[in-house]
Amino acid sequence: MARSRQTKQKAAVLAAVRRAPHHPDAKWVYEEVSREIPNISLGTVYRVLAALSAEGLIRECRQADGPSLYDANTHEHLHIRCTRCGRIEDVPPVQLPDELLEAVRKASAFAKVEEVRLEFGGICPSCAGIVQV
Amino acid sequence: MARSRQTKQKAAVLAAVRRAPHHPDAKWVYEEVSREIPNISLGTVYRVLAALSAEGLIRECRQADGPSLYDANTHEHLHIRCTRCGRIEDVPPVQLPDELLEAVRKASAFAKVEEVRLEFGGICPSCAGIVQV
DNA sequence: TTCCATGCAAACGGTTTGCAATTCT
DNA sequence: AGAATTGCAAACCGTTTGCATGGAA
Repeated sequence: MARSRQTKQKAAVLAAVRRAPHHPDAKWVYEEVSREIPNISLGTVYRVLAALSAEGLIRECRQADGPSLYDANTHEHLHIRCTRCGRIEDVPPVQLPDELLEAVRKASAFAKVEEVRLEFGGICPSCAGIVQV
Repeated sequence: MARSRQTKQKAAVLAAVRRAPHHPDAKWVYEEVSREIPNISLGTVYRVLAALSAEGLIRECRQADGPSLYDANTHEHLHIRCTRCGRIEDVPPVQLPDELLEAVRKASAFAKVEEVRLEFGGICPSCAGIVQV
């Protein structure tokens, strides 16, 4: 059933995501890993990131605008996104009241609400400090 | 200060979005309007959709995967998305408890939580009826 | 007559993929 | 040996843009 192999690319990508100062995108990871493995390709970075996500070692945060960001924090948590620079920061999970979900289920024709996607937005400290509106 | 002009393309695009059975994407609108205005271009559809959004006549729902969907419902509301077919349906807005937002603000370094992005997922009735897991 | 809107096609950004060569196991 | 993984480059998809033409005001 085709075991996944251990390669230096995979190790380097995982290490890069883990040491990233913020949730990095594929390009950042690529540039970072390139210093170690100069001829690694972007395609490989994407494939490895997908593999690591599938194995549950990292999480992919797909964004409506801009590239996917990768998150080495595998604990349950939510995200707050800077509306200026797009940076994403972790926040602890919150529990939505059950009656709220029940209201949504009733209002829709859907039999069950299986997913709740909750994300926050604001201005991150560094954007707030540097730019004025 | 450069008024926006009235064109048949604009009228046709707005009408198409309004009569769409589900929140349509640009391609659907393009195909629909093409029956009326055979030589309309996809680029124009995108430009008109953007203009209508800016004027507040429709809303654009950017999606992390898949194309933007356009929504003729300008009342405040939320969305539930079918995890199978990607269709989006409207649900009434819900109010998150203030103390929940306050908790998020405190947990993050952000000074203010300005946006709350809340979206639900499930299996839509027609997918539920046709496919079994 | 002005200048915004259109059609066309090329470019874009992020991501995926086909293929032959490589490298784990 | 054999299969998974890599590097490379081309393709992909949704969307945007530059430019010359057309049409609303």
